[in-house]
Amino acid sequence: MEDDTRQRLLDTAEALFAEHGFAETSLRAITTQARANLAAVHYHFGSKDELLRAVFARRLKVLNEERLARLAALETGGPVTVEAVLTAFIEPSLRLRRAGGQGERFTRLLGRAQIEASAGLRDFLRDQYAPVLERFQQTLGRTLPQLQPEELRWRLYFTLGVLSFTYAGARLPQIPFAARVAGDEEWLLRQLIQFLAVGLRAPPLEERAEETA
Amino acid sequence: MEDDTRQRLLDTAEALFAEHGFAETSLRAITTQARANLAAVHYHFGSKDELLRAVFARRLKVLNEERLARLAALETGGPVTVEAVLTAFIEPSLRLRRAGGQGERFTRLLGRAQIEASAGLRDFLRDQYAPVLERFQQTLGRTLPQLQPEELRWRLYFTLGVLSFTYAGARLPQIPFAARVAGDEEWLLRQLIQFLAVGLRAPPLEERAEETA
DNA sequence: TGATAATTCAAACAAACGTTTGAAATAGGC
DNA sequence: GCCTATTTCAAACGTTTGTTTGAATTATCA
Repeated sequence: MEDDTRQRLLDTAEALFAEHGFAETSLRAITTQARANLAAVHYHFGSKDELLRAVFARRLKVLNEERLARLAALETGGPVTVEAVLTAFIEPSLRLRRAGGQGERFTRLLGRAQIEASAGLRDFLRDQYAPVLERFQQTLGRTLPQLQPEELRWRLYFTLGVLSFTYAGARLPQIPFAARVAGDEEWLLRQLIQFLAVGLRAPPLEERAEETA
Repeated sequence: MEDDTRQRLLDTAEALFAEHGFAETSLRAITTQARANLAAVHYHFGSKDELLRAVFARRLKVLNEERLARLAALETGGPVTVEAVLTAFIEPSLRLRRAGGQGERFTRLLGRAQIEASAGLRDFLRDQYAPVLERFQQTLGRTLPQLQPEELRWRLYFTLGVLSFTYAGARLPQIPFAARVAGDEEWLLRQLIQFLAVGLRAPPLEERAEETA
């Protein structure tokens, strides 16, 4: 039992933030469930905001490093397909879900954050995401040279929308979400790739390509 | 100036909820900006939760009715294309943005709600959305008979993910969102349709591997 | 105009919030 | 063993929250 309290606080905060949102989760709820004292949050992290940032930092660092590593490995080989780039981006995060309860909770939180993040957290997430997105955009631009940069950016935007929505686990009447996805990430990954790859590869709208058939 | 206070409260709540989220917006912030008394919310609506539901109900009713009307009009004609179905679903909401400030704020709130809605609001939204989604799913299923129902449901799920993300106006480093989209809904609509239609039409995946326990 | 209903208002409520404090308990090095 | 630094703890802090109250004001209509 050395630094155990810190880890328990991170795990519990991750779970509760993902489930109920940041503002709706009180420090008392976190410390109670983590079997820690209320003041422990301020002792170990300084404030509620910094606790949230710590939750993100802990996982985003390894997640984005793995994404960049996969992309780099990809580019040492021959020509790069859209599917391969998508897989390099998606699979590391999807594997977090497969890994079990804690990782899945984080992906839920991550999906939520893309939409409901406050101004302060947004800057933090932007700093974490910017280099990764930029690299993927470069690589995709080379694979899809027929797209204007702005058009490519928007399709990348739609792609992240699908991922955020799916990770957040947004409930829709038609889809018994948890039942379907739990334990079947392989199938979900293939569905995601199939849907997104053809979207990214769709003929450009802008008036530059009239010879495509 | 009879029912004016009620309308001002709805408008202001819509704007603030969309901008900062439900929990982060206090009734005092709403009533101050709406130039109303704090108790006016409880007089006109009963509680903060019911105020939020009233904000949704006011617009969702006409929005979903228009969607269903367009879909019905579509089916009186000949064979239905994926693009036409998507347009019937998207354009009514996108026109809300074009209509001006208030409508655009609502679409932001709507996009947010799909992800961060609490259990109570989720039931409310499900009741509002269920019949519409079911109808669109039926029509799309007839247009895309090669898809298994489950596969179609998931592609519809991805589609709503793109829309929610875009409506919420999720900020990404690469995209100066407000600058591009404001006043250019026509272009955004075409980009959305282009991206989503090919995704929905993508060839189905082969039979998936056996279940995992 | 006068009675009645609808609406607004200032003030207060208890509860929950994030944060701070200072003392008690524990751990590690010598 | 003692000394020191780290960690935990109960208690309280001042705000802010949604909600309630009862009187004052305004509108409605015979």
